[in-house]
Amino acid sequence: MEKIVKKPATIEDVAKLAGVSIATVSRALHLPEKVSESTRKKITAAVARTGYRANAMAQNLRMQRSKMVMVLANSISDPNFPGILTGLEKVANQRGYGLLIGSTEGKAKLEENYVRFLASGMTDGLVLLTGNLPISGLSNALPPLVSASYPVSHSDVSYVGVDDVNASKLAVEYLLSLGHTKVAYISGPLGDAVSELRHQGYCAAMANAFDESYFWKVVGNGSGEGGRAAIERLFIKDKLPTAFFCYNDDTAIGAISALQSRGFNIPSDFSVIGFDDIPFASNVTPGLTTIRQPRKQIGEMAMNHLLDNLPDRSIPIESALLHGDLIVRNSCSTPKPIGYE
Amino acid sequence: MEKIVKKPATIEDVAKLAGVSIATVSRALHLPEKVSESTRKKITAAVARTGYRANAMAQNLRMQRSKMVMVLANSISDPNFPGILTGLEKVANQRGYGLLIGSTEGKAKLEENYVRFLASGMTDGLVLLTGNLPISGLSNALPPLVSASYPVSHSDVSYVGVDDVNASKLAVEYLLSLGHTKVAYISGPLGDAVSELRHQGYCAAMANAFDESYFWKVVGNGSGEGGRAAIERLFIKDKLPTAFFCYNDDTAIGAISALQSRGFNIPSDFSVIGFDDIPFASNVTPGLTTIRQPRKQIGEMAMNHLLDNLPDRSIPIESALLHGDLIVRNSCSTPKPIGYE
DNA sequence: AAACATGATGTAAACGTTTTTATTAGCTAT
DNA sequence: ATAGCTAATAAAAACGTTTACATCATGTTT
Repeated sequence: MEKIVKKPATIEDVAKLAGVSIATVSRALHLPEKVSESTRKKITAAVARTGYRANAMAQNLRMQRSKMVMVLANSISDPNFPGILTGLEKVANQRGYGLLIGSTEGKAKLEENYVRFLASGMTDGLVLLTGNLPISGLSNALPPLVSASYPVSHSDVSYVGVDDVNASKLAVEYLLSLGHTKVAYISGPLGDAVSELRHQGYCAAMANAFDESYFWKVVGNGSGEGGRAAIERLFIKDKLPTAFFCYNDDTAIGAISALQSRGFNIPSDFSVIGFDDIPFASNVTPGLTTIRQPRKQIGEMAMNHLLDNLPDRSIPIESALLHGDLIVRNSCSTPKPIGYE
Repeated sequence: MEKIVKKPATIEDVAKLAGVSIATVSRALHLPEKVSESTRKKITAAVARTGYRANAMAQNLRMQRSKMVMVLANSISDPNFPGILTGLEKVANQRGYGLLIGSTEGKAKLEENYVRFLASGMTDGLVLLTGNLPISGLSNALPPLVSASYPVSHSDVSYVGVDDVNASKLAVEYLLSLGHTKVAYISGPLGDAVSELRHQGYCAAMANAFDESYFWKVVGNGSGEGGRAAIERLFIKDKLPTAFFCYNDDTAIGAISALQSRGFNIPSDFSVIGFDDIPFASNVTPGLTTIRQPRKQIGEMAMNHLLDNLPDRSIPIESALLHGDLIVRNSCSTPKPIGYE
């Protein structure tokens, strides 16, 4: 049995069949009003008969673009990634762009590969979810870019993400409104920009109610294990807070698990609030009270901002901070009356 | 302040600077042994001075390939997706390919967009995670493809995924080994091919121990809500199983939650086992006993199979069924002694 | 009736590569 | 000395488009 690989029809095949020049075919396809009714018909017929589909690579070369955008993330398994990607993907598709994804896993070598890809002109734009500009000699060859979800520090690039400070403030204010006075912040990794912002929100909320002597920070690392470890370290001291505002949901879930292991009940013994509203926040026991990141919306806005400004290859620096909603579930309650411990 | 957009250097710039023809530059870059030591040096110097990077689009057009692969999924939020994607991405990157992602959300219109993309020659290959060949007039214009994770029924395409039948058998055998005799299967959506396979595994395990009158199937829909609803429906009858083998972890988590709401303890009152080992399976209470899908490995194998066979644009039909490990956590135990209910 | 605008089409250049083919110079073998 | 071989390079074709420019009727203005 022969393997028949019939080559796809080219614009020339169509032109020949319709008895016109390739220029006319191209015009009939892109500027139909510039071509007479009769030839237009001949051409559409020829297109149908040949099954012609324009070769995207030839178009891209000629038009000096690629209709592709790369999204570079640290990890595909980041619980925020699918939601943001969904938003990015939706508008990219809508607007006729393809979405290339790259995951650096924090490794310089992998990052280098992607930078090479970017510098080769295969992408019209870049969405950075890593929080860092690629460190590379080729960084001047990068396409226009926008950062999302994790801000790029010390650098002039547009950013769209949740308003970490105000959303954190909202979370802490909620704890305060329940009557808590001893509220601790379990941070993310030291030096993490987002953790810093969320800490700022925490401080802002606390400052409205107390003086600085009430502020309380425990360091975590952004993972469930980090949350767990933070709790363990805390129990060495004799003073304990009654509520925890955690850097993210993973941390919160780890903290809850550590507290439960020690025999405490959440929320009656301790209140814990997270940040992100990852998909599983509603499936843990107790349901996690948290701040919702508008992931899909972040993705949509970032992609729109990027694509809006691609034609002139320059992205005006405009950051959008989106509101994060408080999602109340069952991991927070009023503090235990004093003396009941 | 002027906006200086200096165009990237082309091969011609390099050639001029080195005082050779563009052909020689191209050779120096790809077949260095074919070019004399002295000119090679001149050329490398010129490349460095100009910052030349080959234009990928021109290369691709000339070489009639794109060095890109598309992965088409139903939903980016599928809990199995990130793991598979991680594997796909890893080998694609390793082997110099870019990864385009597309999510159909089950909508024909979106799928059509992607098929257009594929048919335009922008991709050298396709990894199908949808379980269906795209329904489209252009389907003959699709690039070589491989399916993964969800088999494509009634069609000759290579498939790599977990061995659903045997892995399910393993799960059910584990329940039987604990002493259960009344084991029910909570299925996925009716007609779902994977659900069917997992049911087969269930039946195979049961058949070794009992006759068919012991077989027990409750229909779910693959979601947590489906698992919950299945339990509720079950409680209308007077007969109950002591253990549940669930189509997937989402279903299992829903089922557990419904049982807990009714005041039952898992695993002492009922044992529940899932399938997939999604990232949160270890974070629910009790920790979910389940079958692990080797997601990353599935992705790696699928991509390798695809890329291995791209040069001749034909994919030999070879399916790989990977072993799924039993992950024992805390959602299963021996059944309650009779009379203790 | 000459000049000119208009509309439809064709011609050819351009996008930036790779690769086939041709050209040259320097050797080797006769 | 001449034919033939080799190594190194150059020239040119090809990949499949889009688009600036040229051409040529046809109809309109003077």
